[in-house]
Amino acid sequence: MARKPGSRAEITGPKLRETALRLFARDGYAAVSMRQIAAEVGVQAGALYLYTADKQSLLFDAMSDHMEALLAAWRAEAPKGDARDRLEHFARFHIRFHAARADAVFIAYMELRNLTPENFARIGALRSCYEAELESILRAGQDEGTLTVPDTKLATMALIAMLTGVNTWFREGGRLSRDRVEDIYVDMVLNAAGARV
Amino acid sequence: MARKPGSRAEITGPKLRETALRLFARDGYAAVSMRQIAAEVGVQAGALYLYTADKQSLLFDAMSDHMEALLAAWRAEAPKGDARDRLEHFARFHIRFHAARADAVFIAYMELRNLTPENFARIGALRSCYEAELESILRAGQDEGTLTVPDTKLATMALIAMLTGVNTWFREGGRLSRDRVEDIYVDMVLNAAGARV
DNA sequence: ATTTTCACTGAACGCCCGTTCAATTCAAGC
DNA sequence: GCTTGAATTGAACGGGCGTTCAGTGAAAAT
Repeated sequence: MARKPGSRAEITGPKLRETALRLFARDGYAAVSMRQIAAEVGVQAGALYLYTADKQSLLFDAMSDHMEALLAAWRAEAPKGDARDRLEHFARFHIRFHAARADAVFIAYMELRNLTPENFARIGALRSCYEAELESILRAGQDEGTLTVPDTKLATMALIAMLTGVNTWFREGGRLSRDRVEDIYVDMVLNAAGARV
Repeated sequence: MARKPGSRAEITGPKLRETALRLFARDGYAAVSMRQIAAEVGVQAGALYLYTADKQSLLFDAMSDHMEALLAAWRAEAPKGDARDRLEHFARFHIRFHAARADAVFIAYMELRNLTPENFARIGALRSCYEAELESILRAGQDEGTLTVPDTKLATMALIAMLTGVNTWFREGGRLSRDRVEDIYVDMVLNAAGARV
């Protein structure tokens, strides 16, 4: 993958981040060396440091960008209506968004351990924001009487775990289309949250 | 943690496996060196190879033992009755068993990547056996009419993800007792599986 | 045509890795 | 007290790690 002599490699920050994301997702942060990333980009290892402070930043930026994008995308959809509808909307959004970014999702869940304590706290804060979005729907549903959950905090964790779990087995082109998977999960989510039929 | 001069360290296979399990869970397989494990056991690195073939075996044995114990424990409980009761039993068993072995569970979910392909397939087979236990309950419930799930395969994945998610946040001595958490999750699981009220 | 700029190389730094094995140490059997 | 044999050490092997930086060479500016 060495670049042709006589031409610049023209590596860029974005390309480096994409490559690192892909390799981290495939082999794990600890198992991927800066030399491997560099080879994949078509450059020597030392050149990477023109585009990133260090290896840790590659991981943190990937996770941070993903979580920020997740929050921004959800807020942009800004669902209206009663809590039952908003919950359905959330479930469909979550499955759709996560299915489209399997690599980033995988990293965001598996590589938390490899963040420095400070970076870990930052990612944790972003995740809490996202969870708070779901919890506010459940609380609203409780108040309205459209949803009945035994404990909004636990229901939040339970539903997110259930929805995120889709990423461990869903593959485009499998037995069920993504739309069909959405429908099935919406059904289970609404039932779990005690939506009135 | 060096052993006292003049006395044998008396390390044993079980003690080594326990230490490796603890360190792998805390820091990750890739981040733990054989020298660290040896130091924790109170021995030089070379001595570990009297008790394990290699580092990979420490990981595989930990995961394999955990999955075998999980299957054996579930089969020993051998619940009778209708599918609704068996599903409740399964949910309580899953939460209880997993809460008691947080380290092993964490490894079994996070370190699959670090298994050789052959070992990965073996662990995958054990996991499939466990999932099949839940799926057979859901199918029975569907046949009996005591449960209503849109798709037994997806419901299996969804419920296991939901139940296993408990391990990411549950800590003994927190806001809710384990029994209370069990009750709440049973409620959500039964609702998600369309149990008749 | 010359100078300047700067992306990039390639070698080096110090360190840690999993694993092996000859040498040593020590408890037990005689 | 001596021999035996197993448990353990400690050094070594070959290799890879993240990161730094003086030097290089091609493009851009003059």
